[in-house]
Amino acid sequence: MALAEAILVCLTERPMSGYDLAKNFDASIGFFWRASHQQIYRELGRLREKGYVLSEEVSQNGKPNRIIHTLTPAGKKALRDWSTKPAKHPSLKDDLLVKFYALENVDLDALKDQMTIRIEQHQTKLVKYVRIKERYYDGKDLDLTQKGKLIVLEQGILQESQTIERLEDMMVKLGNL
Amino acid sequence: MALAEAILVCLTERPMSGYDLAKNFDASIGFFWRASHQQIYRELGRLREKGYVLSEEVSQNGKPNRIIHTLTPAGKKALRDWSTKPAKHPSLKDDLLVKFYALENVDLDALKDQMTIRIEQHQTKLVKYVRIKERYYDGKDLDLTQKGKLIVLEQGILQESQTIERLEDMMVKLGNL
DNA sequence: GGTTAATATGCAACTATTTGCATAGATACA
DNA sequence: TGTATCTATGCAAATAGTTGCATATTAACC
Repeated sequence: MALAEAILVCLTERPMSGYDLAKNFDASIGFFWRASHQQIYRELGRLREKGYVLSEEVSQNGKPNRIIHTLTPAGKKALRDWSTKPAKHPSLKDDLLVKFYALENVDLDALKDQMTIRIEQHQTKLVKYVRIKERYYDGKDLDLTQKGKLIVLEQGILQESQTIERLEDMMVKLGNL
Repeated sequence: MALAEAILVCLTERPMSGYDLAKNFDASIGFFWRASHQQIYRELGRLREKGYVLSEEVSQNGKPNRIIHTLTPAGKKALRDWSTKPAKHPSLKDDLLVKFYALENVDLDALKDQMTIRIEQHQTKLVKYVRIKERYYDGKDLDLTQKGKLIVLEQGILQESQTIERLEDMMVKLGNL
């Protein structure tokens, strides 16, 4: 499982609370690894038990206490070990494409609506990625870690625009049936 | 869940055994919905209980008996109902991209090897898709269902070649760090 | 003669993910 | 004054997916 590792990767940047991690999983790293806060809190418990993170409670006035998780040397080692193991190919599961496989048994108008929504979702993502690139990476001096993130960000931008093009092409074909 | 629906979609083509379905999930529909035979047999049991498929045992000499599953009218209706419901955006989970997010804590040579393997996997897929297109779709008269499959197949071919290009670009960037 | 692959089905255990619920103070808005 | 949102954590149940095992016959290959 790589949820554990995705969390460790986040913590290489800085110590964080579960809440911070959940927000990260909605933003940066969440672009290719999504996880709910419930999953993250549970996984943090496991990582603590293994000694990969150190968890310390910090009191705040007014707000509930935060528990800040710090990557330990053992955690860093686990991360490097994991990085050498073969990556699984991502499991594709797409409802929308399955629906194309039985066009005669499907509601075509509903399918078109779903395609429109899907295109909009990718456009939203694309805009988000471009903004992040402009704000945090363009014209800056970058260290190794930042360069890695930029590589992924740029591939994400390309991927999203290409996906939008393909989906629009499918829409046209669906309209011409 | 759409495993159930993916099975129903397969059965719109023709009645099949669990074994046939498992093979289909390794080939055509499996390009965007993967499932193991264990999962399929379990799901078939549920579909039978719901009355969405009719299961009949057929004896064969020599080989073990097959159980042929046929889509019922209720199953067909369930499929159409499902088709009108919003499609979820596919959940992205990619180890390989996560590894780029902590380049300083990762084994770079191992990462390059994994990139190479990933590129080869996509090339294999691309070749498979192109062959299927040539063999079963090029220059043929197609009905509505076949046209739907062709649309997905063509988008798959484009997707794979674009993915290969993006991965190769990432490899170059990784080499120039 | 022995090994491997293909055909054909399925249970059981484990791991992962999703969904619903629960708590509780602070702040902002209408 | 009520509603909504943000901060911050987590349990429990249900659903989904993976991995390991189990059985049994045929056919091809070395």
